[in-house]
Amino acid sequence: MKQSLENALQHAVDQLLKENGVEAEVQVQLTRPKQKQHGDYAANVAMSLAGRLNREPRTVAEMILSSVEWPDAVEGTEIAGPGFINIRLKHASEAEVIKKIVRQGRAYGCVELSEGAEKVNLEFVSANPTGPMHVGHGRGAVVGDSLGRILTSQGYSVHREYYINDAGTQIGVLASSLWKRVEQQAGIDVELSDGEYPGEYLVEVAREFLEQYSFEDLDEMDHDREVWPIVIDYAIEKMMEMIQNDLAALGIEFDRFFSEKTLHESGKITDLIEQLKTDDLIYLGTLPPPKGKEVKDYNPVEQWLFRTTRFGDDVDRPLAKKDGTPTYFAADIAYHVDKFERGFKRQIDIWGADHGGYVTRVQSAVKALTGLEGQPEVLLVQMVNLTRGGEQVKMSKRAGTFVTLREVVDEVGADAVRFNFMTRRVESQLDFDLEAAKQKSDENPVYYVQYAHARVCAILRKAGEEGVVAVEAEQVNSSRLIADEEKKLVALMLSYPEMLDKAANRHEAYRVAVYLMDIARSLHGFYHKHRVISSDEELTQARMLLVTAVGQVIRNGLLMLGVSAPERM
RNA sequence: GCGCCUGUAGCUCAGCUGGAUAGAGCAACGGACUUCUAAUCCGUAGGUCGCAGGUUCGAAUCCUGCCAGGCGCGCCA
Repeated sequence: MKQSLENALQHAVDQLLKENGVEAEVQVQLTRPKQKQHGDYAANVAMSLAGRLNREPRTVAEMILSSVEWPDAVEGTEIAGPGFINIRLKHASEAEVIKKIVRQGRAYGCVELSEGAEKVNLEFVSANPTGPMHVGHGRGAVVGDSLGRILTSQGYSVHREYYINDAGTQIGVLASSLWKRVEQQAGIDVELSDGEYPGEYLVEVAREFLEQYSFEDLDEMDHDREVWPIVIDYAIEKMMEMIQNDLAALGIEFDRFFSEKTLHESGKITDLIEQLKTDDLIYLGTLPPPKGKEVKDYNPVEQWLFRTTRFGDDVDRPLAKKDGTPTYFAADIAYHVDKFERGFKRQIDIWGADHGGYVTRVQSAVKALTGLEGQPEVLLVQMVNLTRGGEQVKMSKRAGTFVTLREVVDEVGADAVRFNFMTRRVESQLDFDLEAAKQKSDENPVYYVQYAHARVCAILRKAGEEGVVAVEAEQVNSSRLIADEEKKLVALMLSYPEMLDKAANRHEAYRVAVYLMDIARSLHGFYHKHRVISSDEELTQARMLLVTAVGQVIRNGLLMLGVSAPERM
């Protein structure tokens, strides 16, 4: 509908421009006015054209309107305010959408996956396999998963990936932490050193480890060459198992877990560095001391530096550490190039805000190596502030007062966690209150929306009990739906596909949550003002179809967020 | 010092590729359950859109400067 109106207007505008010898292309864009007295759609072209045509905006509007050939659904138009063109539609034609929604069901709002669908690589979570995930990871996980669902619904071919940082120093720390826990259980008196992982979870893992391996056997083996690899592999496997379980508790799955270690082992990183040398993209140099903080032990060291400054970065970045092993950055470049080689020209990475300083560097490197501009597209998810009844939940890894994501999910439920994490833009920090998330009240948007869905189901159940049989959707006279609350619902349902499209293109998954709160509110308002089941059979049928459609849209939206849609509450 | 994010009602936030009278929820106050679910609804009240300039027919929205908070700034990931 919106499209056909835009086309009609565009045609008239093009003509007007041609007649007046204006070369420029002006794009017509319709918006839905906030005020209903401003019609169903509004266009501001006349005002933006006024300057070029050197005439009053309202005059321009008249000129445009005189030559538009509107589709049948248009009831009338008017020029209002400073020069808006307001379009009013015949209501019947709008309300017809409820038939389409019921007919399409789950597919309403979705774009079909076509053969040539654009491949998108969506990387998210990628939490280090050194311990349980915290709530911050959870937010990234939920945002990523929902964005994946939304992109898929809009016709993208989405590949979900988790990058396992299973190489590097922190893995060594993990392994030594685990080994000490093993030794402790074998009766040896050792203490964890500073910086090692003190969490209880490793005690449990150590216990399981000793069920599988005999400490005496291991003690006789060469520690560095034989035991160490066993401990490392075991630790990583167990950590990933735990992480995957925690993700599963939120209903999140991946297509692939990509191991950083394989990049090292396959020689991809050394190949990459050789390649960069021949391309003269790296050089031996020294970095200036870091800014902004006192560094006492700064020693300038000559190392391989990537010329990221050529591609927009502030300083060149090291690819190898002092001991010659590749930096995390080097591996990450290889990873992103690997994605590119696997055919992903479009990559989305979801990172915590604390990695913000890393974005330009990776994009610069990717640009240098693949020519892709602005890839990967990075979403920085801001921190989560965990509170309980308004009180800050103090967390310290060292003191062991660390609240894990799993604990939160177990306490408040996956639906509440997911929905609440989706109610804010990723740029804004999120306060998450454990008490509020458990409350079954207005404070908790998830129940508000789910209740609207359950309410629709209750109405339809009741109709069944009273022997009201829904007729074929096509037989329903939707033009009976003329109350303000009904028009509002119709308008919202009509905008659902537009909203999803926007959410996908701008990577703004929270829009779905905001939309759902909006349509739930309208449903509740409608419910209190009007009765669906009445003695007016024709109206009863129309309203039953209306609420059926609302229920469908709510279900579809909740599905995008991975939140359940209960039929009873 | 530099970079990124944020600043809108008492609180938490929408609105930000410029549009008409800046919207919700919570909290406050007043109402609505013999009715299809009150986990709900209706009403009242609440605003220098951080501050100051600029751009223009029009700025919460774009630009510049400043203020405040968060995150980050060596071969950690």
